[in-house]
Amino acid sequence: MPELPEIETVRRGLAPVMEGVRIVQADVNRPDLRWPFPENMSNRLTGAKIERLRRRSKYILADLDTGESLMIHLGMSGRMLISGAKLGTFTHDHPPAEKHDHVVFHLENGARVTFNDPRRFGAMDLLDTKTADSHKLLATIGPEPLGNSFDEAYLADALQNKGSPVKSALLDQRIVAGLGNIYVCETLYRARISPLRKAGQLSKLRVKSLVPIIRQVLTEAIEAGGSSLKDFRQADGDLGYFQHSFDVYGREGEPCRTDDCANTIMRAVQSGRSSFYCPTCQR
DNA sequence: ATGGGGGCCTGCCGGC
DNA sequence: TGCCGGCAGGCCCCCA
Repeated sequence: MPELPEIETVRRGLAPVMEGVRIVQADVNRPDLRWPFPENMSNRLTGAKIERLRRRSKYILADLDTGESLMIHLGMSGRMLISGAKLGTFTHDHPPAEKHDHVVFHLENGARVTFNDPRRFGAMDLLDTKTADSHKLLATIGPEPLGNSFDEAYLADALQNKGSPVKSALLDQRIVAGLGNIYVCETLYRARISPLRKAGQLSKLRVKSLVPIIRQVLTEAIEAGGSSLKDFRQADGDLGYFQHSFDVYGREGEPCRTDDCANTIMRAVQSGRSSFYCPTCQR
């Protein structure tokens, strides 16, 4: 489900409730998600103060005052929902427990944060804060697309000589962090590049044009609170609304939004995933 | 060495 | 109404 804008939206929603706050109890309702939870996870979280919530790619990292960081991945269907906290002028009451509430954090400020994940593609792990970046799941991830080290020279170099379609290259987390199927489709439409085009065949100029477009799409999506299709909710339960701004994703057979283009949006399957694009505008 | 496909899970939707 | 196939925003791992 969630790509970088959705994870950033969740992080921003959780931060005011969790940062500087102690966990008084952690309910761990099953032994695993995608992988087994770390040893004694509940005990290692209980009593820990969350000093900072940060994001790396699609992972949320909660730095604790114990020297450990809790790493959270939402997989395809994961949610982190706040209850019992005053959010603005509104207090969310604690809802009854739901199916797939796998981990519940009880905070000293009376708030509760519930991790719910029907498909269980999510993950949690505890890692040494000092060496968190070298965790197996984080070590090979490429630069943050909204950070300084992601620039035109970097991307041109990374895509040079790539024989795979540009769609696959942009989905490859080693090249750039945090993009998923939706935002790659939207980026390629705005860049007027066909998802089927081999990455290494693109002119330097066209590759470079991708950098500001990627930044723009992600920034707009974050400002919109992410995209809500089936599963995604912000941490306060609200929907994101960037899905209303999709030009191509999920619009197979609908008219292309480019002025004077008479074509309709097509769907192609690339390495098992749907690519949506306009065959006229995207070359 | 890289690229593609399978698999992990559950839920939902459309068609028969 | 019910069953079945197909599909879903991610990503590791295996194989060629």
